[in-house]
Amino acid sequence: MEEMIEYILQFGDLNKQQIRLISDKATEITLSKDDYFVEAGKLFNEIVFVSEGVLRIYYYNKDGEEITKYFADEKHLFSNPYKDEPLTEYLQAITDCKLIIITQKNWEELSNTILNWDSILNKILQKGIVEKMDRRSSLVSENATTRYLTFLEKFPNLVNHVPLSYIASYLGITQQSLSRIRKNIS
Amino acid sequence: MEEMIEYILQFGDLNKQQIRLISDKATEITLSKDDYFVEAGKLFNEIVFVSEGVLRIYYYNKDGEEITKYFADEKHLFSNPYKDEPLTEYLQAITDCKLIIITQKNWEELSNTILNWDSILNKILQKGIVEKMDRRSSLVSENATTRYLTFLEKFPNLVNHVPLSYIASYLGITQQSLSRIRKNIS
DNA sequence: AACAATGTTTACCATTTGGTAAAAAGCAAT
DNA sequence: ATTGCTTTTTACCAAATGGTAAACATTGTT
Repeated sequence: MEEMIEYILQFGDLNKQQIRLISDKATEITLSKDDYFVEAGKLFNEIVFVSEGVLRIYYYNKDGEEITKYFADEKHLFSNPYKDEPLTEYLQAITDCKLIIITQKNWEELSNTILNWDSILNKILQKGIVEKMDRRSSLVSENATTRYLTFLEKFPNLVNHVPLSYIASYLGITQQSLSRIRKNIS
Repeated sequence: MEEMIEYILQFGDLNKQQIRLISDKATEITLSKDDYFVEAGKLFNEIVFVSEGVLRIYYYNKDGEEITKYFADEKHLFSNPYKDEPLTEYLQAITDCKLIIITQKNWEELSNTILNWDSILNKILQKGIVEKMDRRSSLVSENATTRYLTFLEKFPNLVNHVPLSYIASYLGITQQSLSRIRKNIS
């Protein structure tokens, strides 16, 4: 929980009382490897802070292949901009995870009580989403080897913990190609 | 101006007085084809509504190539999440454009006067950025022909107005490849 | 009309990536 | 240790894309 508060404080000031309130409104849950946090078709309107572990967000393309859209690793806060539409993606723990959750309802209470809560949260979410976009952008204009090297820089702790196929689909290549690339690099 | 108001009203209610206030705080500017709206290195902290025409947002990669990151076409409202950092991208009109601008200062005044202005704006910007991300995501996992067809669907009116090279770099391929793809399609 | 400048297409071959299949390696359970 | 299951690597060839250069088309200027 402290980690989340610390993370939030980077984006705006909060006094002790406010911090306490946020802690009260947040719940900690654990997920085992391969558990789903939310599945496609369900609503997802919580705020999630990844305290430990890594989630992946993936969907199925028209050929039925799993496409990993991105990874949410530790110290990462995110939510769903389309709170009232069913998800089209799966959020799955790919390692054991500790998540801190603030429900929509509690979120609204915080919003009414803490003056700049909305502003802080918007900064965080906007930043997160822009980072994801930038990362995704760079995936389009580079070749697969460069993309993999960039991935390694961004997620140095992931490569040994997640299946090759997740990374391959994230990079937009087959796992055979990724295996070949790995070989050429070393 | 009416177009912008109409667009904003999709995301929240405003009374006549509020609409009038927004109109007062917004300025209309025109750009000729190939003019720059903002260049890399400058600050960009306005809110922009593309009333007529198309902008492209591009940057230079490590090989000095222009990479078109996305296109902002008509009826599109956007801003810069990193208001206090110099831009790394160029925003260029690729057709004659009419833009409606709200400066940072005026934006803050609106924020103080119109209660749900922040909330409305956040909805719009969040939605815009998520759309861009989704579009970009699909660019990673599909082959170049599919990507081009998707581009045609998303921007049907662009294809005849912008250089091939812009589209090619947006799709992450060379212009020769795009030319070949065009030939194969027809 | 002639010219230059720019944008687009084509051609050639090299390189990268995909698709299929098999082999090898890793892992869990017994 | 053996078995069965999953993941990763390799190999082979096909297909897609890149790189270079030239031809062709378009546009604007004089």
